[in-house]
Amino acid sequence: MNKKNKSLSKNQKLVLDFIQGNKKPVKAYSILSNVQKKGINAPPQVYRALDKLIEMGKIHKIESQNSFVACSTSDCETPHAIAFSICNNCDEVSEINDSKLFKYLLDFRDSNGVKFAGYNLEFFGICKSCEQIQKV
Amino acid sequence: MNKKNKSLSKNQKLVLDFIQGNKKPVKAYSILSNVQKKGINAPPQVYRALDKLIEMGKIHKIESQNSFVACSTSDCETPHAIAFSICNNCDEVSEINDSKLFKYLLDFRDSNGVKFAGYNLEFFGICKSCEQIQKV
DNA sequence: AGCATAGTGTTATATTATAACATAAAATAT
DNA sequence: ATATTTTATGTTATAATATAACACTATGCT
Ligand SMILES: [Zn+2]
Ligand SMILES: [Zn+2]
Ligand SMILES: [Zn+2]
Ligand SMILES: [Zn+2]
Repeated sequence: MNKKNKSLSKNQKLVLDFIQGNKKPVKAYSILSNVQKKGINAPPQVYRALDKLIEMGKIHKIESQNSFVACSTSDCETPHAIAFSICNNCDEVSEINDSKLFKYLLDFRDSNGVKFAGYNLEFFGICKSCEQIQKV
Repeated sequence: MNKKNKSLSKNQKLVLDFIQGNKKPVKAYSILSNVQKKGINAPPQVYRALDKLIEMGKIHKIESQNSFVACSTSDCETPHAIAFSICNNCDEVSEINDSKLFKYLLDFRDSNGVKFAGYNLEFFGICKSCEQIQKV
């Protein structure tokens, strides 16, 4: 069976549900405190679920924020080749889905000619709605 | 005076010296323990110096590793538009200096037409020397 | 049934980073 | 040259993020 279709364990479901219920990325300990009523008690249970969900491409980690966000393209084909835009004003994060960009980066070779297996790209700027507000 | 040429404070010099003395990225608490004989006592002193050095473009933070590395192009013009290659085998990190890539990314616009002020890009793969070793 | 793999629950602890406050040094302006 | 502002320092305590280690349970496979 395809890794993508593997069914989720109880803790994995709980954690994924919470992450998917949030528009913005969430922190591990925020996840923990929100799933405690549902039977998850301690950090390792959350971090284990996070690790697996990342492997499956269901969620991504925003490295610059130590936070976690649901994959917006259902399950990323390549969980280690991802790009985000991050608003410096409101911390909103959105996943960039641009095949031209993906191809450019996956084809990129460094000065030694090394081609990479994956990448993590985080763009920073002001999101459209924050821009609007500032103009007013 | 240009921000780039601002002279460094005592703690900033100590921290920068240590980072520049290492080929691989170093962790904040490793910096701390190595500069303690030289008069820095506590984490905030290290983190403050790190913050300033990042602002100045003298060092960069490797977000996926919570580690810090000296800028390899002396002082980055744009400390918030940086790219690295990271070896999944030996954790070696090297700064990518590719003007075509930089231009591509700084000119990139998302699906809303938003152009970004900066980015952080981390490529993952196997470095050339690790590749060699595996072949033998 | 027997075995291997993956998931759980738990305690303790390691690692990374910041808050808060008092003081000192430096740069800038009058 | 001195008052003012800005930047840096030193210190203690604590917050926030993440993992080690170990005992146990559930699931899937042969
Ligand atoms: Zn995705
Ligand atoms: Zn915004
Ligand atoms: Zn640089
Ligand atoms: Zn390597």
